[in-house]
Amino acid sequence: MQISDFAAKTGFSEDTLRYYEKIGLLGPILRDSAGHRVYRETDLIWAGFLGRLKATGMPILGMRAYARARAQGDETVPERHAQLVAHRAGVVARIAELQDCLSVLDTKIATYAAMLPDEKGRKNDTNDPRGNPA
Amino acid sequence: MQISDFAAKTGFSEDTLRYYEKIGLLGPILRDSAGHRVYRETDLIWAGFLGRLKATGMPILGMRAYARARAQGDETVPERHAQLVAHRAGVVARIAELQDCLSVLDTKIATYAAMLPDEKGRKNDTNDPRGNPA
DNA sequence: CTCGGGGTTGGAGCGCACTCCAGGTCAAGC
DNA sequence: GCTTGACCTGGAGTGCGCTCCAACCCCGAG
Repeated sequence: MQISDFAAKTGFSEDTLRYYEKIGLLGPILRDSAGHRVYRETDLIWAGFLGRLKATGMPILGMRAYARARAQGDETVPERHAQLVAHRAGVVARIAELQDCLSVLDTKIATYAAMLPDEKGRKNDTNDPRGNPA
Repeated sequence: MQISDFAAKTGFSEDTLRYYEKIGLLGPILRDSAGHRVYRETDLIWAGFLGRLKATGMPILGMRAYARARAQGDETVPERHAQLVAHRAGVVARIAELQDCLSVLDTKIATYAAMLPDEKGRKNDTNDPRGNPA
């Protein structure tokens, strides 16, 4: 699989993929005779997991640490386990924070909804939105 | 209240408070005879809400739009309502994404836990962690 | 009257995570 | 044989959100 396909499948841009490889998050990636990158299924799986780490807010330094440990083999399983457990706690805290904020948001939205001129309690009557209320 | 107190209460740094004022997120803030900022309770409330918007990932441009609308008074209530509703949807989606990632993380953690050398199934026996298994 | 400890400003600098670009190589199709 | 287009490299540039800084001001204590 060439880089364009891999980019399409992972959602990372080609530039980002090359950047990730350069900083040691991805790879080493195989090359064909022309020096072009050749991605495999296993790269796809790893990139997918990286995407999860990224989506949960792990900074690149953290991902690098994880990737480096992973490259060292099974001896680093305890280390990686600990890192993921710590990261998991952060994610749980983040979810809690967001839920907390969500309730604040909902309160505010309800306040505004109550202040809106007239569009409450009107579920049907969708025709003629600017219509005369009578 | 002077800026140092306000910074302590809001969790924003003094630099950030001045920056937010400069870009129109905060203020106008009263000044005393020496030109020093004087913050009020209402500023505290607004800053708290801004903190929620920030915590939920609203970019500064979004917060500016909201702040600008807010400064225009009640005519912009529909606009602000719509903005918050849209933002709320983003937050809900983000929470869902995080929860999704969390389950991936949990699977991985479980896999690693099963690979750990010997520290599973040992809830008691916390003394002598390096002890002889016999 | 001096000193110190707050505060003020405008503007430069920073860290992160990309993103873009110039200039080059290679393989296939016409 | 030439063009086209996807890829390569190293390095510069970008956008966001601060963060830091120099130079200055003002007030109160000693």
